[in-house]
Amino acid sequence: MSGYAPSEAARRSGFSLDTLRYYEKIGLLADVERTAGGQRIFTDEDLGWLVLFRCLRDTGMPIAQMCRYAQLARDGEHTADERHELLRHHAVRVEEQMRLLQRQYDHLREKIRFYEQLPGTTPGTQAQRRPDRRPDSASARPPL
Amino acid sequence: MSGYAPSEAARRSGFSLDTLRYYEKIGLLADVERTAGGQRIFTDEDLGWLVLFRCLRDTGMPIAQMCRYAQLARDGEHTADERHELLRHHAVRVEEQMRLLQRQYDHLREKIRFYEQLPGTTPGTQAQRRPDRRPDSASARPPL
DNA sequence: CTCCAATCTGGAGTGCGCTCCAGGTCAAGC
DNA sequence: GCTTGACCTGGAGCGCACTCCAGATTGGAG
Repeated sequence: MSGYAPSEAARRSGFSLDTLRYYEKIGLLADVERTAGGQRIFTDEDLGWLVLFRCLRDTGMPIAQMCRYAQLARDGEHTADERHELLRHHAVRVEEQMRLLQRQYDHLREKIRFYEQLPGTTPGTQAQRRPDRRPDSASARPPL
Repeated sequence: MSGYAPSEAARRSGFSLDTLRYYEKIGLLADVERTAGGQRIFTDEDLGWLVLFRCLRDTGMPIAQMCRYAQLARDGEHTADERHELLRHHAVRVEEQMRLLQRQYDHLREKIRFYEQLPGTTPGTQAQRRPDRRPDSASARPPL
């Protein structure tokens, strides 16, 4: 139901066992339950946090900032505004990141197009191979 | 015209002086010209490479792979196929990266919406503040 | 009860991509 | 010629986010 062994939590969250322990050690994940013998038991709530952490990590939030968010959440409902602000600020960064990625992706495709339009060697034997400038005309002077 | 001092190359490429030196040291940038006294002179061609490196770095290509690409380009025109393949493969990674980023961005917006729909404290004095579960209902159980 | 895979701890180590430093050299302006 | 700011080198150091390790413990299956 709502108690997962470390290996199960790792499987479900996609984080490694070591990373789960690490997240607890630095206080990102707090108050993880234990058996009498000291072994961790992850709840659905913990899993919920891990899903959030995955979202934030995948979008490039530094761990220190996630810690801050988690601490605020633990501090109670009166920090909702600050948490909201933190997420909104992060979203702006992510939007910039997406725009940059798209721009550079377009750039990359442009370069790939250059290779495609080239008289490739792939289709059978090749004609005359003209001696090229040293570093590669494709890279030194990209088309456009 | 086509000879830039290190500081100028740094300014134009957006890389730091140290990074330019580092890129040369590891062989990413090769055959950079020098004055009689040993100071670097970057050409337009070098700048072209730097623009490419920026594109590849921004899209997450590891430096080792960029080195490989640069070496292939230096090896001559007969490596065009391999370079093409390398870029195409990288583009696939980038597409995955973009999809993931979009997915997690949507997730993030979802979470922000949660805060927006909340009876915020911002608009003037707040009504009853019901005691919340410890970790924050917004994070522990995200809406959706 | 026995076994063994899973888990525990504290702390050291890793990989990446720079970044900084000391101690010297170069070169353009006055 | 002198000053001064930009530049040089080799090498050490850094920040991040893990990842690995040794040696001990736990706990479910048979």
